[in-house]
Amino acid sequence: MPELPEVETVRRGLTPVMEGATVQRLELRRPDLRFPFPDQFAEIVEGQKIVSVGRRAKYLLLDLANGQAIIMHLGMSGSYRIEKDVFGSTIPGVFHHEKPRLAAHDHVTFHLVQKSGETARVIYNDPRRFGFMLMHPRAELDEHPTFKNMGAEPVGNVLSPDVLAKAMAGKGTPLKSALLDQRVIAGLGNIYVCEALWRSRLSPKRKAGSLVKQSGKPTDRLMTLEKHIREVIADAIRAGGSSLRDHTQTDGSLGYFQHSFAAYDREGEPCRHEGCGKPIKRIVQSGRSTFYCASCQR
DNA sequence: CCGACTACCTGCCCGC
DNA sequence: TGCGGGCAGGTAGTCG
Repeated sequence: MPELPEVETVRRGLTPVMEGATVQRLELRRPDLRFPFPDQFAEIVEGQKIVSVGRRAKYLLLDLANGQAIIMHLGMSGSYRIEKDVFGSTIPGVFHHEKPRLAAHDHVTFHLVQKSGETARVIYNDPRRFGFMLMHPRAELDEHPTFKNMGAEPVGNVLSPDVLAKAMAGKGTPLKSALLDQRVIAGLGNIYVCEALWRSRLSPKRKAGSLVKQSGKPTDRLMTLEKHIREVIADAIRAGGSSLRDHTQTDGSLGYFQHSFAAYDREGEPCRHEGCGKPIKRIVQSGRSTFYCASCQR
């Protein structure tokens, strides 16, 4: 589910509730998600103030006042839900008659006390449990195995045609696979790779190295691809992320980018490039679906 | 080192 | 209506 735009949307939804709040209690309903929770996880987190809610690639980062960062990944099916005690919540116990509405697969609850004194709960739900939570000192995050070899962010000033050229030079791997590789570029997933390639009219089967000149400089096609990657990510963030099936934003509403997919999940439907209209094909590359137009993507 | 493949887990959708 | 198979946004480990 969640690629960079979805994670960024979640980050923006969580920030007003979590930033500056103190974790009164961290409730873990099972010992693990995809991996075991960190040792002493609840003990270390409880009582800590959340200094900021950040993001790197598809990871959410909670900076704690004690210098630790909680690293959270949503896997394929993870989502967060906010429950806020709006009325008279400065009086503890007022809502004791209301049973917490726990749903299936609610694995983690952050019980928060905000600066205003209001209480809120942030609940992590993940049916498939491919998500995970790790902890690492904030100052050494870049050294963590997860981030050590991670590629450039497609937002901001980090990604550039030169950076992509360097990462793809000499690669015989299909362009599709290269773009999914988080060491090449961080945060792209199956949907936005398909969309960026369609916008760039580039075949997912082309060798990644074919977009780099002998000199190591990016070709014009790679410049175009870099531009479209940035644009498709920016468009999706602006739309509040896409949402397939089970993905919801923290306020429970659906993302709308899904309505504007040009290639992803459109097998058999007409290509939307001006004057094309040929059916979108679905192929499998390294075990995952690729959607593209064989007529205009070369 | 690289690239291909598999495992992890539940839910949904489709065809029979 | 029920059941089995295939598929799903991601990552990490193994194997050649």
